[in-house]
Amino acid sequence: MGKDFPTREENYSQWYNDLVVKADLAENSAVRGCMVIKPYGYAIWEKMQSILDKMFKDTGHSNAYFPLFIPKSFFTKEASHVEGFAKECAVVTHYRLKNAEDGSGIIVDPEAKLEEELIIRPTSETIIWNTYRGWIQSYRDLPILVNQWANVVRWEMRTRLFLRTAEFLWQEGHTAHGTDKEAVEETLRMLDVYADFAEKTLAIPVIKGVKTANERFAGALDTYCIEAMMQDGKALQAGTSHFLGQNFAKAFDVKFTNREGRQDYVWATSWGVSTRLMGALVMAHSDDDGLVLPPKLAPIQVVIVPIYKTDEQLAAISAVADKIQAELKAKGVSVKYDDRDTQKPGWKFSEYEFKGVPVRIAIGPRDLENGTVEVARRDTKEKSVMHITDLSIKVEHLLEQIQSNLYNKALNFRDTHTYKADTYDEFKQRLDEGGFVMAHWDGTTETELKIKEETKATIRCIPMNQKAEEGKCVFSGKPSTRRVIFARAY
RNA sequence: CGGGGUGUAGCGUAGCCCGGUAUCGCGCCACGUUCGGGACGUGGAGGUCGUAGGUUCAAAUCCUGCCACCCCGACCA
Repeated sequence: MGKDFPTREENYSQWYNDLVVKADLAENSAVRGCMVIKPYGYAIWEKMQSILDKMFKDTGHSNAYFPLFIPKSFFTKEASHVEGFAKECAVVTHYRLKNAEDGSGIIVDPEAKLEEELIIRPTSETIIWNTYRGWIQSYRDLPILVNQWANVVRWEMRTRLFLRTAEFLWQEGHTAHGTDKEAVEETLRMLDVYADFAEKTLAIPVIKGVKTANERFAGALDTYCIEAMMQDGKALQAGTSHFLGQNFAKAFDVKFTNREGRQDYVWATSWGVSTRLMGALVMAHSDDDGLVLPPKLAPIQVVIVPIYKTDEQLAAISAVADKIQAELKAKGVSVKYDDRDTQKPGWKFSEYEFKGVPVRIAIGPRDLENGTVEVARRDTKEKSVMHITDLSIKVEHLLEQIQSNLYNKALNFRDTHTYKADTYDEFKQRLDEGGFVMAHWDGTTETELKIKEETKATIRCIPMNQKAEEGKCVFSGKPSTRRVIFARAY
């Protein structure tokens, strides 16, 4: 493991893929485009889930669950929504198999055709808004703040582990409100939750912004997003929050009586992040020696490796290791003491390094004599000898340092790969180098599409919290009032 | 779905042009020596050569169909 592993320089895309497979995060399954998430990878996803879930609940949301199947007629009620997803839907048409009469095996029973086809959800707005119709009569029933953790299916042409798979896991929040103001506030609140999660937990800096009309979610009035930069300079959309206006309420006839006694359509939002965040995590921090995990998401935060020749030595080392382990666990640190005698220390060092364990503690006979341990951190590869007095406090601080170091490193990378471009030549050159290019844009979809066609770059977002600036569109030369972010994206 | 390529042990491969006992490395198993950065030696196990058919005394190798996967385009969290 770890041998014959390409560097990022050699082949970034293969580096990513090999890393995901060799670090035991996930592998391709027998089903085209669908992955198996392995225990180590799933443990990271579970940590993401539990942290996000708490953030959702702290902002007033509750979890619920809606069906995997959506009747075709529901799906087609919101015109732009269908148009956006139609090309990638898996459809259930039959409900029974039978033995072929010629004995050739099991076939779909043609007698068992469904009256109405069922779409396997690519997202749940339609089934949920059809349900909400029955839940909402009065302003007293609002808001509805619901989230669901689920799997969805989008029949993608080309897939990549975590970044784009035909089936993926995600959460989708679907909220209903009495006013547009309240719905917009909710949309922005959840965008902040995502940004906060990305920066504090994933240690990935993100840019909050709004999508252009062309990049907007099918059925939304506005799509807000957080955009992150990967180590090859490409952009990755890490989360989206949509203001859906009254589109779905109108499509599913969800009305309520407001305080003034008048009927009105309900205002909606939806927001989601997916297992794609796993891909972002890998691509943002890892290096040519394997995975690098931020401590807040590492399934194992500290690994203890004994170095010994005899059983007596192992026993003495284990006594020290057990004490250290107990102290760390008392502080909520997840520790693994790897005293397997089937692998050698050097092998274990490489193994845990490859799997991104933030801190490694090695204890050998020398340490026993001196009352020390060797502490190695994964992010910088630095090793130091520490006295075991107050070791758990030192390690706790070290984990915090690693978490913030990863964030700062990623932030520095993004800043040094973000450029302003004022001419089209400069613009194209910067894109080829990789990174975000801040440029003026005339605001038309036409220009956006032409730039995409010529450069493969898209407008990642129109950043929020950015001051207005007069300028000329980098493509058309027409006047513009602010810069937007262009990049090639995943 | 267009254009190109590849299927040989768990993984990576040689052999194919020019038909005749299937190669090597990693991994795996056993034993011994090792153990502070992926140890070494000796022995061993593991194969319907993607699949179905054809040509032939004989097919991994030649021919045809099918299937799967990879790369390049259009689509995307």
